Amino acid sequence: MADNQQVVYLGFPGERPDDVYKLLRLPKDVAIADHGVPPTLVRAVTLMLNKAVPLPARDYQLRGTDFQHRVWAALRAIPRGQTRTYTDIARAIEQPTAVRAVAHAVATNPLPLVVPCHRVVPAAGGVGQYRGGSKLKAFLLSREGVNPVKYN
DNA sequence: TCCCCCCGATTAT
DNA sequence: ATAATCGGGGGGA
Repeated sequence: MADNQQVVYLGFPGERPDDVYKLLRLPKDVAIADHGVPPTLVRAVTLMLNKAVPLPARDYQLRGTDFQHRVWAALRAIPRGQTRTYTDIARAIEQPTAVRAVAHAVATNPLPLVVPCHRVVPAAGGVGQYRGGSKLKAFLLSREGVNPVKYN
């Protein structure tokens, strides 16, 4: 069981265990261990964060509802360095009026950067909000070469 | 620009 | 079963 562990969640600085339980819908009787993560996984994640090396599919698992999976799949189709609006994503999953629900699904993405939720921006301009802070979202976008994002 | 109301999925009560 | 929430959007004042 130790040789095939998968990443299920990537948090942001300052996040609390409560947040993790909510986002993953974990039963309260499930314990979270902060140790014992295989070094190979740590290395793979580090490579992704620092060098934009994609995390191998076998190294992570997305947990969520059908709707969330559809939204997240649409996010993963966004090429590095590009952005889409929440409306774009809604259209992509063929539920053009579910913009608000899309935003909610994007907001609950358990694997930021693996699933590039930072590439979804408001149609009105700006970077929009981000679990890790708008500032971080702006940084991630600029790191990908996305042009000077306006206000926010 | 600001305000207000709508939107759909999910969670809370 | 109903209310509240949420990383948005569009129209009107």
